[in-house]
Amino acid sequence: MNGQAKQQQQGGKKPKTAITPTREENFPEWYQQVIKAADLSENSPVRGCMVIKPYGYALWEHIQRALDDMIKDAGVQNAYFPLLIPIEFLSREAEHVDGFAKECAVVTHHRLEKGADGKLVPAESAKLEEPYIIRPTSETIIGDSMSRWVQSYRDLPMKLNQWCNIMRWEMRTRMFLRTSEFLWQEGHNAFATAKEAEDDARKMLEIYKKLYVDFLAMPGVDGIKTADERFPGAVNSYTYEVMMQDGKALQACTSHDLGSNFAKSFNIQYQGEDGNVHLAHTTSWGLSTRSVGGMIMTHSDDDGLIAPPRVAPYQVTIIPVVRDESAADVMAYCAKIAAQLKEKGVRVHLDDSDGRTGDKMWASIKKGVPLRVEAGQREMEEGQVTHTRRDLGRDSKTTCSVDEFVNTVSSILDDIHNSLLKRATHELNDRTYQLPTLADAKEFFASGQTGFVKMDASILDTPEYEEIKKEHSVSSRCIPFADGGSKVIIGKSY
RNA sequence: CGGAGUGUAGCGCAGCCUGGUAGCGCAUCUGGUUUGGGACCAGAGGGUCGGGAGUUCGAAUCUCUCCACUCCGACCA
Repeated sequence: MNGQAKQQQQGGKKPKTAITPTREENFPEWYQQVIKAADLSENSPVRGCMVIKPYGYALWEHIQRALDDMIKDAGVQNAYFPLLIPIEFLSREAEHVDGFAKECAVVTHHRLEKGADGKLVPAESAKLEEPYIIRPTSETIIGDSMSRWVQSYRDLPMKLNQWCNIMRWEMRTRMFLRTSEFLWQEGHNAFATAKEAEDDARKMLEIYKKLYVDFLAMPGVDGIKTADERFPGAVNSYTYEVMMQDGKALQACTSHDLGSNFAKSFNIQYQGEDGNVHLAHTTSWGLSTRSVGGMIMTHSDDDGLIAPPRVAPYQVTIIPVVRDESAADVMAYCAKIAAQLKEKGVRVHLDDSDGRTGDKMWASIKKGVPLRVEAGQREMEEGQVTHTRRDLGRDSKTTCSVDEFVNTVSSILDDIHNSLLKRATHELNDRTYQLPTLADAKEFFASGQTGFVKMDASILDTPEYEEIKKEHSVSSRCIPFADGGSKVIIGKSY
């Protein structure tokens, strides 16, 4: 805890901002505090694993719903595969095993017994002949199924997706951004030709980009991963890189063209129209609960979370401002407004808890509810509401009639979405630096600046670049599509 | 796995140096006064002081050891 926060605790005085420390003072600590203040998640007794609390899970559910719709529109079907994968499966693809073996949790026994000290220990007699790994990703086990499901060219394309949890034993974890266990969807598509697979990998990235822009209001850079950042076993990895408010990059999702690598390892073959047997070509693509962390670090401020309206658990919170003599009437007035908003398809939360008005306001601020509505006796007498935008703060406080509010609320929510996107886009552009030489890049990173450094892609093979990478712990984020493959973005990342 | 730090009430901390059986703020509960941007007064409940071992008449405090977490590195699709 920093000095200011300590002072706050001891003095009992409320600081100017709801979150201490501020972003400026200590960004990683600010991030943790935003999550806590918004009641999104907390650490668990299990190393590196978090508990996602109801409000945080609701955010994820809205992301899921939006993405699931888009995935299904792309002709993909949902299915489910086992959590445990035979070790042997992982080893079939050489690069894949190198990439994941060092972070696998392994299941070795199927029974516990009481040891000498009375503690439960795995029973030696129940040791598995062939251990299982807890899936770090499911290319292998889905590939195994596909090898049986794909026989003829008529079986292709085969497009499967699963929503599940996976586990990667990470050295260092951060809530949402990198946890040992996380939730995601992983899509696995199989095609007859290499061209179709490549097109598909790009198409799925487009869908992710659409989710980020249209629902999470998060701008980013889409492009190809350089060879050193590629998924183990992929021919090409595509990514959407977003920028956090501290200038660091976050790989927001990935989509991989696996070529025929996994088809070869798992025997995914089909008999073509030509009568010959051919290898299939597969893709895989995933988006995880990391998106929630990215959303927090993109939009939130020193008063806490700012939830983009289209994924916000509540889009509007109504806070009744009650006095004893009018409490019942005001509450009924608020309930009626809530019902009208609900009818318009707005996710509305009427805070009828018996807390204090000020506390309720701050709670809605810290939880990032896009629109806060206050209604008390004053409004009730005039048939009005007072509403305030979370992204603009108290300066945006407006009083209007209930009818007007109910009829314009969805466009206000759209405005909030657009202005969040605009603000983040400015930030992204302002902190993207075109630097001509590696000497410039070296100076940039040495000075402690952060952001996206865009350079000619030809620097990638130089020893000077390797040196900068090592010295300043930066990496290539992607080769942006926008520049036709001629540029590369490098920077620090989460 | 290296460096630094922290484990004491739900949360945040003090107490440890100089051993004597646990305290403060917030939160919670009760009563009252309040109420349009984080209320106030009075009272109450809540703890195997991270685990284990040792020293001692006596350990939150000293010693050893293990564990966990956080931050910075390394690592990371």
